[in-house]
Amino acid sequence: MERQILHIDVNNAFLSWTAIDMLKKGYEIDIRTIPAIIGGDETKRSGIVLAKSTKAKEFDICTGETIYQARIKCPNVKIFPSKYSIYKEYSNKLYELLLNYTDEIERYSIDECFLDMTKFLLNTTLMEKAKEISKRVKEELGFTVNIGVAHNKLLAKMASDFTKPDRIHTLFENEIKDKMWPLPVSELFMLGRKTVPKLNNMKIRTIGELARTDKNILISKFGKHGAQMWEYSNGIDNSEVKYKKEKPKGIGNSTTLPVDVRNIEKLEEILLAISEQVAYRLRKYNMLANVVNVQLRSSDFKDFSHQGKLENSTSNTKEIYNKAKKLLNEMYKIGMPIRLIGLRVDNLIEKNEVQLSLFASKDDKQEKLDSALDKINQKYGYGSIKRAAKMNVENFIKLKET
DNA sequence: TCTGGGGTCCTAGGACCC
DNA sequence: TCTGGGGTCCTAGGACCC
Repeated sequence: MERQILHIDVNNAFLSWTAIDMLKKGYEIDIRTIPAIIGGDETKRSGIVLAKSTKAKEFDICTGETIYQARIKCPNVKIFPSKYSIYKEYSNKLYELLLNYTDEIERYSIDECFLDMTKFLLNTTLMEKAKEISKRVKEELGFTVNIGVAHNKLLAKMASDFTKPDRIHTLFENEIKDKMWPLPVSELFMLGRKTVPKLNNMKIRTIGELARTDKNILISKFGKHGAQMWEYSNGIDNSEVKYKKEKPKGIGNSTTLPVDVRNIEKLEEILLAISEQVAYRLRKYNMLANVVNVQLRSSDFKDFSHQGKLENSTSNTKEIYNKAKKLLNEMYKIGMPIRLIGLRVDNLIEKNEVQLSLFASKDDKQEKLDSALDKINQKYGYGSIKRAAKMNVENFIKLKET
């Protein structure tokens, strides 16, 4: 049976949601109507464009580039900080509205959903449902979406990306040739900045040219990825809409430091703060981790990572930190200027999968300490401990400079 | 490049075992 | 030792997504 899939993509999500929030709070200008961006903090060396208004796009400002670049392209561009809690709130409102149409919704990201409408169409068409959703989101929530209408996820996602904003596009099998094949290969989902030049070198420039390339040649050059890109270029995708909430496979946090750090004691201090944050998140999921991974980025933007297995799965801050500290010391070469440090845990299992006997012998001091720290986090807000440690580092740096 | 932070999945090579 | 072949597990690094 043919599946009926919608892909919903919020137009300029972070910027639109910020605009609505500001209007609500009495701000007079709708920042969607002026050249505006949502950006990181340049003083913290995270000054990149996270979202742009349509007007900012007219100046050729792109997501991901530096705010510095954006300002060169448009000197009067207005810059607003990013506020995740607001995005989460609007994302949830959208999800609640969409639940009126199907309960098979995959939240692909904070601003994108896939809907499997196969069982929920009754006497109407997929297109009519798309129109109704678009209208209701605009009227009830105050922002616009693009909707892709198709028979699989890949084609729905490609369709929602066509022209923006506030548009509905179909991409059925018989439309692939006209609507998708003329596009440059860079537009195909999962073809990024490394693969596109390789394809161009093979004289493959459009999605159509990719679709007509021998699949086996692509497999010999790109392995599994080659098979996937061939299938995608031909509109083939059998993946399911994953509407059941999935447990995370790994949890990590990382931070770009306000200045390069060359002092391992300082790195350890930050790592402890990050360990606390990651372990806290792990405990909130009621999960345990078996693998710890430390990531470093040097000032010249080279990434390094070391990982190691723990003897027993844990969510204990100190156990995770001790392992992380070992990995850091293995990896860090004296004098290396570090720009970013991160920690992630992998091989997660649910806590109740572990036999109780494993806990019985355990010293519960650490668990008590963790739960005390969790309370601090709950009271003063998520990440408060990490912020304290980072402030410590900033003060340290100031002291050094004077 | 004045270049974030959170993820998932894949691959190549080494260790180890039979 | 002039050392096979297949399988599994592990690690480091990379590609891609939003």
